[in-house]
Amino acid sequence: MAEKDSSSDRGGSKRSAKPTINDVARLAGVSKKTVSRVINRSPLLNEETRERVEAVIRRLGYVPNPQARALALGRNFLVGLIHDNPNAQMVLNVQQGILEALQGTDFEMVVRPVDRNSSMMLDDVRAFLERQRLFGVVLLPPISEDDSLARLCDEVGCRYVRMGSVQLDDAAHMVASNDREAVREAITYLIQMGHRLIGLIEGPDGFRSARERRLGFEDALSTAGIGLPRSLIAAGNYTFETGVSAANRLFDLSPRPTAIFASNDEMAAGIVYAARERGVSVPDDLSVIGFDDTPIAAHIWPPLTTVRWPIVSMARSAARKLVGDVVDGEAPDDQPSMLASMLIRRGSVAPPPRT
Amino acid sequence: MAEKDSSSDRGGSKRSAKPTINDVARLAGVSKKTVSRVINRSPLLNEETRERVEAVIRRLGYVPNPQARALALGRNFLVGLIHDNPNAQMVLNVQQGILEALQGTDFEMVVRPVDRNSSMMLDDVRAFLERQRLFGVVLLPPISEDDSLARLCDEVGCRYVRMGSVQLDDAAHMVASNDREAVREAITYLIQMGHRLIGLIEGPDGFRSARERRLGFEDALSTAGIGLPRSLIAAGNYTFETGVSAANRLFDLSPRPTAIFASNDEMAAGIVYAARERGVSVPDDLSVIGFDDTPIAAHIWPPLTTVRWPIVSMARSAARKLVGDVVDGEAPDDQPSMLASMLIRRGSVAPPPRT
DNA sequence: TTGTACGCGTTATCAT
DNA sequence: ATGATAACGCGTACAA
Repeated sequence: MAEKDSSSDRGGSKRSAKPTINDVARLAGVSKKTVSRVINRSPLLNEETRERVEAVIRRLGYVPNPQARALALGRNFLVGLIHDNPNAQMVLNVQQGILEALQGTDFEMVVRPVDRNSSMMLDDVRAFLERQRLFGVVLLPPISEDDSLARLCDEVGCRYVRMGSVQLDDAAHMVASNDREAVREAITYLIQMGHRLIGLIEGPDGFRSARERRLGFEDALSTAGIGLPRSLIAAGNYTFETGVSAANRLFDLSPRPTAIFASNDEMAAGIVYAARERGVSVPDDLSVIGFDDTPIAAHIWPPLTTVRWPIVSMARSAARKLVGDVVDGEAPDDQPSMLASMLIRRGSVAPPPRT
Repeated sequence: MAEKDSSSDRGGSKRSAKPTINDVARLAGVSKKTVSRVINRSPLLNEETRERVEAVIRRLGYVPNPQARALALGRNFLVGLIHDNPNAQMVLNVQQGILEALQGTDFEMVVRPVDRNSSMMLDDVRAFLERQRLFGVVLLPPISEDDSLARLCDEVGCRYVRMGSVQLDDAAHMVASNDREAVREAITYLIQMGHRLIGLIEGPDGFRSARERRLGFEDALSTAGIGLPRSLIAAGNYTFETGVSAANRLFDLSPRPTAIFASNDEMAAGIVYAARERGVSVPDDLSVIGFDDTPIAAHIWPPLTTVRWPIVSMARSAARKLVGDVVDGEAPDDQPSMLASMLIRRGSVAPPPRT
């Protein structure tokens, strides 16, 4: 069925048949190459010729065929998003940022989830990149923290920008946030409210973001001269469920912490949920601070005080670093490589209960 | 800067230089076309030759170049997801479903948001489709409900599958859920619990899903012989905020409804939030049912009783309809066109308060 | 500053 | 059942 079919309409019906570069060249009375130069904004080109060609292009409504360009250039006009299924909202926000950056360009976004626990991960990505010949990729945490992935991109000649919670590459290849500093401020706020017994629900082992946020937490405490018993730190893995169970572990402590910081909002929502189950009132008995400012933060009761992670801006910046120099001649580091987080105060924090 | 660069490594370094169809042909002692036939599973082909060629393909690790195929075929190996920013979780679930279906195939997914309020929407999509020459697209509600969009796909020769809450195309081009029936069951459950004064928060005008869900609501009530005063129906647009304000409007009624059904979970979460603000206890004073079963439903307190919308399965099915016949010879309607929703009972429903 | 001729890797036509 | 040859539309040496 693959041999005789497809008679549909290659050459096209009546007015169909998109104009090609040849049509433009012919009507403009120049050669293909000249048209090509116009398309690719070659600097060495007579202004007059350019305008003439551009006029014809407009008149014909000509647009270069991406498939042909891809073949000739050995590179596609696609920006890839490679991620390992971190939380849903984050992936979506990143997509939004990338799409904003690609808006109005000839680039499209292709999404590629991978499995960081698979031993084939690197091979998969390599096959993907070599086959699709993407223009560039945006790497999301946690896999963005893997240096071998970045090297792989280099090897196969694919541009890349990594996103993360700490600068682990040069400005052209990295967009980071200042998680550590942001968390320090959040915890300092808690301390200023009078809290002394503050619990932490950590992110998963091996996540750089988890580490940075814990460091910020510890910084604030030690700056204030507050000790941090190991028992006040509970493990989590960024899911709602681990937030619930970690919170319950913390609730069993005596004395019980008067405030808990969770390394992300999902877990913070888990704390609030667990508190409800146990009859612990937030914020009267317990203050809670999350991280990310995903929609759920404002949609639960009480609305969560949290650190807003500028993920959309980060992604937008990352994508612009990728395509900026071809769409508007920007250098890859004209775009910021560090976006600041900020504390959003809502209803889940209050002074500690009086004893 | 576009003229003299790119000397990087076209032909490639040492072992680089991916094998092409020519290499395979030469080493197998056949012509390009024969190799091409093997790749495309042409039926008319000597079994012996096929095996010989396949052996060489495996030995070389040859994989056809998608860019070249795209140019020759006039069609890309990309499946598009066209949507108009409905809720975030939904888009993500759809992506997951599509990616599951594309897993292991040569297809990739490209995401394309559009603006249904723009007068340019159709033109934008047309330009996109004509330029990228996608293999096919999945259309999400609400724009999937727009027949002119479907016609457009036909015109430009792009396969499509529409997703929605009601069958508005033939089985090969549609994957639907049974929202109306599902809502009827949910409301019937409420009635069986003893509720008589049941409020509805509607989805936005013009959304087919909103209409179907309202019809299911009305069906259940009229079947039970319960009247539905207009005042018990509040408008919403699927956002948390409209859920809050609609709930407040319903709360002002006297007598106050003992239960409210919201056309999606976001608005249902808004009801719960508003109830908390007003000191109305859920489920003791008020029962709430949502629709979708997005993560927030299980993450707020009390956890929401809701209708689980099988969006991931729907998307998977849609994508399989698109690519099935080329990857495993399935007919487009070997995949189900109707997926059933089901009621998930959690903690937001109880018998009405006794007066 | 512009044009000629050819290559990119695959599929389609039409013969054999 | 298989092969020679011409598209597909664009970019690039290299020449002019």
